[in-house]
Amino acid sequence: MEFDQLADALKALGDPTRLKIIALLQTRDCCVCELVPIFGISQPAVSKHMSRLKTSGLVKETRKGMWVFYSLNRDRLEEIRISLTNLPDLSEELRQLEQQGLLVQCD
Amino acid sequence: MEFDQLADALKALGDPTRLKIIALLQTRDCCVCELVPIFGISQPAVSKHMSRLKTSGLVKETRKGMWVFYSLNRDRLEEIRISLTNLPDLSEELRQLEQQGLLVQCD
DNA sequence: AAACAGTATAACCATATTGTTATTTACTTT
DNA sequence: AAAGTAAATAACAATATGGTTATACTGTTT
Repeated sequence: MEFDQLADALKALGDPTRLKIIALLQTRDCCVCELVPIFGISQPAVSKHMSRLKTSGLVKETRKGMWVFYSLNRDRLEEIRISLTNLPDLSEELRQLEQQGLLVQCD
Repeated sequence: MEFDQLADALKALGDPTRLKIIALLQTRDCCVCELVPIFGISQPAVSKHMSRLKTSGLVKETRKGMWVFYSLNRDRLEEIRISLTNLPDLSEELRQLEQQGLLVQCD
Protein backbone atom coordinates (compact mmCIF):
# COMPACT_ATOMS: atom_id res chain seq x y z
CA MET A 1 0.00 0.00 0.00
CA GLU A 2 1.21 3.51 -0.79
CA PHE A 3 2.41 5.76 2.01
CA ASP A 4 -0.38 8.28 1.50
CA GLN A 5 -3.10 5.66 1.47
CA LEU A 6 -1.72 3.87 4.53
CA ALA A 7 -1.22 7.17 6.39
CA ASP A 8 -4.81 8.07 5.60
CA ALA A 9 -6.09 4.78 7.02
CA LEU A 10 -3.93 5.10 10.15
CA LYS A 11 -5.21 8.62 10.63
CA ALA A 12 -8.76 7.31 10.43
CA LEU A 13 -7.86 4.83 13.18
CA GLY A 14 -5.93 7.45 15.11
CA ASP A 15 -8.94 8.87 16.90
CA PRO A 16 -10.09 7.30 20.18
CA THR A 17 -13.77 7.37 19.22
CA ARG A 18 -13.23 5.80 15.82
CA LEU A 19 -10.80 3.22 17.20
CA LYS A 20 -13.38 2.18 19.78
CA ILE A 21 -16.04 2.01 17.08
CA ILE A 22 -13.80 -0.39 15.18
CA ALA A 23 -13.42 -2.48 18.33
CA LEU A 24 -17.20 -2.53 18.82
CA LEU A 25 -17.75 -3.60 15.23
CA GLN A 26 -15.47 -6.56 15.85
CA THR A 27 -18.16 -7.88 18.19
CA ARG A 28 -21.32 -6.81 16.42
CA ASP A 29 -22.61 -4.68 13.56
CA CYS A 30 -23.97 -1.39 14.85
CA CYS A 31 -26.18 1.40 13.59
CA VAL A 32 -25.62 5.08 14.25
CA CYS A 33 -28.35 5.42 16.89
CA GLU A 34 -26.71 2.73 19.01
CA LEU A 35 -23.38 4.47 18.98
CA VAL A 36 -24.77 7.84 20.08
CA PRO A 37 -25.44 6.86 23.73
CA ILE A 38 -22.23 4.87 23.91
CA PHE A 39 -20.02 7.83 23.06
CA GLY A 40 -22.16 10.64 24.38
CA ILE A 41 -21.77 12.70 21.23
CA SER A 42 -24.43 13.89 18.82
CA GLN A 43 -25.90 11.76 16.03
CA PRO A 44 -24.30 13.89 13.29
CA ALA A 45 -20.92 13.53 15.01
CA VAL A 46 -21.27 9.74 14.91
CA SER A 47 -22.40 9.91 11.28
CA LYS A 48 -19.30 11.86 10.38
CA HIS A 49 -17.04 9.36 12.10
CA MET A 50 -18.69 6.54 10.16
CA SER A 51 -18.29 8.51 6.96
CA ARG A 52 -14.58 8.96 7.70
CA LEU A 53 -14.17 5.23 8.37
CA LYS A 54 -16.07 4.42 5.18
CA THR A 55 -13.83 6.71 3.13
CA SER A 56 -10.81 4.71 4.27
CA GLY A 57 -12.61 1.47 3.46
CA LEU A 58 -12.67 0.31 7.08
CA VAL A 59 -16.42 -0.16 7.31
CA LYS A 60 -19.28 -1.13 5.04
CA GLU A 61 -22.88 -0.04 5.41
CA THR A 62 -26.12 -1.95 4.93
CA ARG A 63 -29.55 -0.42 5.20
CA LYS A 64 -32.11 -2.44 7.18
CA GLY A 65 -35.38 -0.58 7.22
CA MET A 66 -34.89 2.69 9.02
CA TRP A 67 -31.43 1.79 10.22
CA VAL A 68 -28.07 1.83 8.52
CA PHE A 69 -25.94 -0.92 9.99
CA TYR A 70 -22.20 -0.57 9.76
CA SER A 71 -19.97 -3.59 9.64
CA LEU A 72 -16.22 -3.93 9.93
CA ASN A 73 -14.26 -4.53 6.74
CA ARG A 74 -11.95 -7.11 8.30
CA ASP A 75 -9.97 -7.59 5.11
CA ARG A 76 -9.18 -3.90 4.99
CA LEU A 77 -8.07 -3.84 8.62
CA GLU A 78 -5.85 -6.84 7.98
CA GLU A 79 -4.42 -5.12 4.91
CA ILE A 80 -3.49 -2.10 7.04
CA ARG A 81 -1.81 -4.31 9.62
CA ILE A 82 0.17 -6.06 6.92
CA SER A 83 1.21 -2.80 5.29
CA LEU A 84 2.34 -1.42 8.63
CA THR A 85 4.38 -4.57 9.18
CA ASN A 86 5.94 -4.35 5.73
CA LEU A 87 6.67 -0.69 5.16
CA PRO A 88 8.46 -0.06 1.85
CA ASP A 89 12.21 -0.51 1.94
CA LEU A 90 13.76 2.90 1.28
CA SER A 91 17.39 1.79 1.33
CA GLU A 92 17.73 2.47 -2.39
CA GLU A 93 16.51 6.04 -1.95
CA LEU A 94 19.01 6.48 0.88
CA ARG A 95 21.81 5.15 -1.32
CA GLN A 96 21.01 7.74 -3.96
CA LEU A 97 21.07 10.52 -1.36
CA GLU A 98 24.41 9.22 -0.15
CA GLN A 99 25.81 9.55 -3.67
CA GLN A 100 24.58 13.14 -3.73
CA GLY A 101 26.47 13.74 -0.48
CA LEU A 102 23.31 14.53 1.42
CA LEU A 103 23.83 12.00 4.17
CA VAL A 104 25.94 12.66 7.23
CA GLN A 105 29.02 10.56 7.92
CA CYS A 106 30.04 11.01 11.51
CA ASP A 107 31.51 7.71 12.56
CA MET B 1 -2.68 -0.90 25.30
CA GLU B 2 -5.41 1.60 26.14
CA PHE B 3 -7.55 3.06 23.39
CA ASP B 4 -6.31 6.59 23.95
CA GLN B 5 -2.67 5.59 23.93
CA LEU B 6 -3.04 3.40 20.83
CA ALA B 7 -5.06 6.07 19.03
CA ASP B 8 -2.33 8.59 19.85
CA ALA B 9 0.35 6.33 18.37
CA LEU B 10 -1.72 5.62 15.24
CA LYS B 11 -2.28 9.34 14.84
CA ALA B 12 1.48 9.88 15.02
CA LEU B 13 1.86 7.31 12.23
CA GLY B 14 -1.09 8.74 10.32
CA ASP B 15 0.87 11.45 8.58
CA PRO B 16 2.64 10.67 5.28
CA THR B 17 5.85 12.46 6.28
CA ARG B 18 6.12 10.76 9.65
CA LEU B 19 5.20 7.37 8.20
CA LYS B 20 7.97 7.71 5.63
CA ILE B 21 10.40 8.79 8.35
CA ILE B 22 9.55 5.57 10.21
CA ALA B 23 10.22 3.61 7.02
CA LEU B 24 13.58 5.37 6.56
CA LEU B 25 14.56 4.63 10.15
CA GLN B 26 13.96 0.95 9.46
CA THR B 27 16.96 1.11 7.14
CA ARG B 28 19.22 3.53 8.96
CA ASP B 29 19.33 5.96 11.88
CA CYS B 30 18.99 9.52 10.65
CA CYS B 31 19.63 12.98 11.98
CA VAL B 32 17.41 15.98 11.36
CA CYS B 33 19.65 17.63 8.77
CA GLU B 34 19.48 14.51 6.57
CA LEU B 35 15.70 14.47 6.60
CA VAL B 36 15.36 18.12 5.56
CA PRO B 37 16.42 17.65 1.91
CA ILE B 38 14.53 14.36 1.66
CA PHE B 39 11.17 15.90 2.53
CA GLY B 40 11.73 19.42 1.26
CA ILE B 41 10.39 21.00 4.43
CA SER B 42 12.16 23.27 6.90
CA GLN B 43 14.44 22.03 9.67
CA PRO B 44 12.01 23.10 12.42
CA ALA B 45 9.22 21.21 10.66
CA VAL B 46 11.33 18.04 10.72
CA SER B 47 12.21 18.66 14.37
CA LYS B 48 8.55 18.90 15.24
CA HIS B 49 7.75 15.64 13.45
CA MET B 50 10.56 13.93 15.38
CA SER B 51 9.26 15.42 18.60
CA ARG B 52 5.79 14.05 17.84
CA LEU B 53 7.19 10.59 17.11
CA LYS B 54 9.25 10.74 20.31
CA THR B 55 6.18 11.65 22.35
CA SER B 56 4.47 8.47 21.16
CA GLY B 57 7.60 6.47 21.93
CA LEU B 58 8.21 5.53 18.30
CA VAL B 59 11.75 6.91 18.11
CA LYS B 60 14.69 7.36 20.42
CA GLU B 61 17.35 10.04 20.11
CA THR B 62 21.09 9.91 20.60
CA ARG B 63 23.37 12.90 20.39
CA LYS B 64 26.58 12.36 18.42
CA GLY B 65 28.58 15.55 18.48
CA MET B 66 26.58 18.22 16.73
CA TRP B 67 24.02 15.78 15.43
CA VAL B 68 21.03 14.20 17.08
CA PHE B 69 20.47 10.80 15.54
CA TYR B 70 17.02 9.32 15.71
CA SER B 71 16.48 5.59 15.77
CA LEU B 72 13.36 3.53 15.43
CA ASN B 73 11.92 2.03 18.60
CA ARG B 74 11.13 -1.31 16.98
CA ASP B 75 9.62 -2.74 20.15
CA ARG B 76 7.17 0.13 20.32
CA LEU B 77 6.19 -0.29 16.67
CA GLU B 78 5.66 -3.99 17.25
CA GLU B 79 3.58 -3.21 20.33
CA ILE B 80 1.33 -0.97 18.24
CA ARG B 81 0.90 -3.67 15.60
CA ILE B 82 0.00 -6.20 18.28
CA SER B 83 -2.45 -3.84 19.95
CA LEU B 84 -4.11 -3.12 16.63
CA THR B 85 -4.41 -6.86 16.02
CA ASN B 86 -5.87 -7.47 19.47
CA LEU B 87 -8.23 -4.60 20.10
CA PRO B 88 -10.08 -4.95 23.42
CA ASP B 89 -13.17 -7.13 23.34
CA LEU B 90 -16.14 -4.87 24.06
CA SER B 91 -18.81 -7.59 24.00
CA GLU B 92 -19.39 -7.21 27.75
CA GLU B 93 -20.01 -3.47 27.38
CA LEU B 94 -22.45 -4.23 24.56
CA ARG B 95 -24.25 -6.77 26.75
CA GLN B 96 -24.75 -4.14 29.43
CA LEU B 97 -26.13 -1.68 26.89
CA GLU B 98 -28.47 -4.39 25.65
CA GLN B 99 -29.84 -4.83 29.18
CA GLN B 100 -30.46 -1.08 29.31
CA GLY B 101 -32.46 -1.40 26.10
CA LEU B 102 -30.07 0.84 24.19
CA LEU B 103 -29.35 -1.59 21.39
CA VAL B 104 -31.54 -1.99 18.34
CA GLN B 105 -33.26 -5.30 17.66
CA CYS B 106 -34.39 -5.37 14.07
CA ASP B 107 -34.20 -8.99 13.00
C1' DA C 1 36.65 33.59 23.14
C1' DA C 2 34.52 34.00 18.73
C1' DA C 3 32.47 32.06 14.83
C1' DC C 4 30.05 28.19 13.05
C1' DA C 5 26.80 24.02 12.49
C1' DG C 6 22.93 21.38 13.97
C1' DT C 7 18.77 21.21 16.66
C1' DA C 8 14.93 22.93 19.48
C1' DT C 9 11.67 26.34 20.68
C1' DA C 10 8.68 30.51 20.05
C1' DA C 11 5.44 33.06 17.57
C1' DC C 12 2.62 33.04 13.99
C1' DC C 13 -0.54 31.62 9.95
C1' DA C 14 -3.60 28.68 7.01
C1' DT C 15 -6.05 24.69 6.96
C1' DA C 16 -8.00 20.49 8.98
C1' DT C 17 -10.50 18.32 12.51
C1' DT C 18 -14.22 17.50 15.62
C1' DG C 19 -17.79 18.95 17.77
C1' DT C 20 -22.38 21.62 17.75
C1' DT C 21 -27.45 22.87 16.04
C1' DA C 22 -30.67 23.16 12.20
C1' DT C 23 -32.37 21.07 8.24
C1' DT C 24 -33.07 17.59 4.65
C1' DT C 25 -33.59 12.96 3.09
C1' DA C 26 -35.10 8.06 3.46
C1' DC C 27 -37.98 4.91 5.19
C1' DT C 28 -41.94 3.20 8.38
C1' DT C 29 -46.15 3.49 10.74
C1' DT C 30 -50.62 5.20 11.63
C1' DA D 1 -51.18 11.36 3.27
C1' DA D 2 -49.49 12.71 7.68
C1' DA D 3 -46.61 11.94 11.48
C1' DG D 4 -42.61 9.72 13.33
C1' DT D 5 -37.80 7.72 13.45
C1' DA D 6 -33.01 7.21 11.71
C1' DA D 7 -29.29 9.07 9.18
C1' DA D 8 -26.92 12.45 6.27
C1' DT D 9 -25.75 17.03 5.13
C1' DA D 10 -25.10 22.10 5.83
C1' DA D 11 -23.43 25.84 8.34
C1' DC D 12 -20.87 27.16 11.92
C1' DA D 13 -17.37 27.47 16.10
C1' DA D 14 -13.36 26.05 18.81
C1' DT D 15 -9.28 23.62 18.75
C1' DA D 16 -5.55 20.94 16.60
C1' DT D 17 -2.23 20.35 13.04
C1' DG D 18 1.54 21.27 10.05
C1' DG D 19 3.90 24.55 7.91
C1' DT D 20 6.67 29.06 8.06
C1' DT D 21 10.52 32.56 9.89
C1' DA D 22 13.18 34.24 13.78
C1' DT D 23 15.71 33.14 17.72
C1' DA D 24 17.85 30.42 21.43
C1' DC D 25 20.43 26.51 22.75
C1' DT D 26 24.24 22.94 22.39
C1' DG D 27 28.35 21.42 20.93
C1' DT D 28 32.57 22.06 17.67
C1' DT D 29 36.22 24.39 15.49
C1' DT D 30 39.38 28.05 14.78
